[in-house]
Amino acid sequence: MSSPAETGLPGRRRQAAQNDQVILDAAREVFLADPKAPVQAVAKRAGVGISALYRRYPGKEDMLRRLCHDGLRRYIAEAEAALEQPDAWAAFTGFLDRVVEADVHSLTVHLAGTFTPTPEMFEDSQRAAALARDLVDRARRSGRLRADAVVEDLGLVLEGCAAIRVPDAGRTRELRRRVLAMMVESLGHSGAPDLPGPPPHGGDFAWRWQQRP
Amino acid sequence: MSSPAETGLPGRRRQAAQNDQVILDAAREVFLADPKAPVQAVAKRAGVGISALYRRYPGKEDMLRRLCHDGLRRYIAEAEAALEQPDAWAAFTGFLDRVVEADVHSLTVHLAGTFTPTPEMFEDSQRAAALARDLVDRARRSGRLRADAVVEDLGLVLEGCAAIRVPDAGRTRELRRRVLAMMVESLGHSGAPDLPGPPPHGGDFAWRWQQRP
DNA sequence: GTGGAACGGAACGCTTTGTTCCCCTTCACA
DNA sequence: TGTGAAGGGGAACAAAGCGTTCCGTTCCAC
Repeated sequence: MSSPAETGLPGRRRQAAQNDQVILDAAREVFLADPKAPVQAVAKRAGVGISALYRRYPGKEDMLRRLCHDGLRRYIAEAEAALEQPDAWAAFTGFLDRVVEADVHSLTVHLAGTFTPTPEMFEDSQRAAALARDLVDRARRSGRLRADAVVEDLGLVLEGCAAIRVPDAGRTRELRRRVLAMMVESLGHSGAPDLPGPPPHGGDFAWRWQQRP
Repeated sequence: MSSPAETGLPGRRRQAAQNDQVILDAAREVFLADPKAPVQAVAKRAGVGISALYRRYPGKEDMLRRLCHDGLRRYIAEAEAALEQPDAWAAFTGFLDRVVEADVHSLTVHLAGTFTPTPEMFEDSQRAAALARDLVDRARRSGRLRADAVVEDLGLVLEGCAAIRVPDAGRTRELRRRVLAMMVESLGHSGAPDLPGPPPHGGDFAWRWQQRP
């Protein structure tokens, strides 16, 4: 994480490298709380001037893109790590735990649409979807996941968890864990009557990755 | 619903009375989709000019107040109706169904904070909380609600459902029903292990009703 | 001592938005 | 049929918010 900041760069350079991380963290916090937040807010949160931001990113949109792509990569990494685990159900729930914990969903989804995505991001989003499918398929084959659950239910669960937000970050995490536990319990309730309505399908969420007018 | 618009008012007055409702509906739809939407958007959605809005409300804030208060009253009405029902569990789940269906939570909660609430609204919000407590207490005493659920879990459930939103309104309803079914299933799973973390308490959500800086 | 990288923050111009205002249409009533 | 007022459309206005630029300053490597 902090590898570039730790290199033995001398004085001024070193400070700048540290600022890279400080600014990135501040941007994540600010845009997580409000995707439409002004650039000023990021600078204030990071404790730097606006110049420090514009020295690193050509514009606001690039900052958002970077943040969103980072989140997407994190999602992919967590999914890949989960697929290593032999226990399919533990992999499934553990993946959800970590994604919710890291608040990745807000980053990738609520920020998407506020900028034009790069082709690479589009590819990554498809890769993420494929990995999620694997996770769900494995969990279903293990018999622990209820039969009428579909991949896109992941989107519903993550969306529901991301919606929980109170001023205190720690409390937010706790409450989200509680909500996630409810949903996972239901998802693992294999003997239960079918969930209502037509299950979600990919098209229900595709609009997020399209540019808004 | 349309009682004021149906009175035998003559020509012009009758049209105006109908517009009252059209504008209110448009405002609800628009501000539900985006609480920060401009007044213009409401006028366009209603198919009227801006004058038609400002003839009825002194300003934007009054419009939002009206909408929010309407939602709060709807919440109270649904809770009171549910308490009439003898079956405590059916009352509880039916209440959730109807509140989610009507998207009352977005109205009362996401709009709160964008204006200074009236004393009457504050009283109503307390009354709403008391009714919700009754509903939950009754459901718990009936033995159908899991023991470790608290009143404030209602807030989590409603928040999670309100977060589900896709462009098509009908589809949104279906997906919300699905998410609600998951959460209710877990809430009714009285034999399950305890939900994680300290349960939510009133203070976690009180900030919504305070003015933002 | 000096050149330049890093930076802070005021200033600028553009967009958005709430509100006002002028003028037109419609209709009850004389 | 003439008329006055209510209802309404939408351009115009002023204020606020925002992304971006730019200029002066600080600090370090050499």
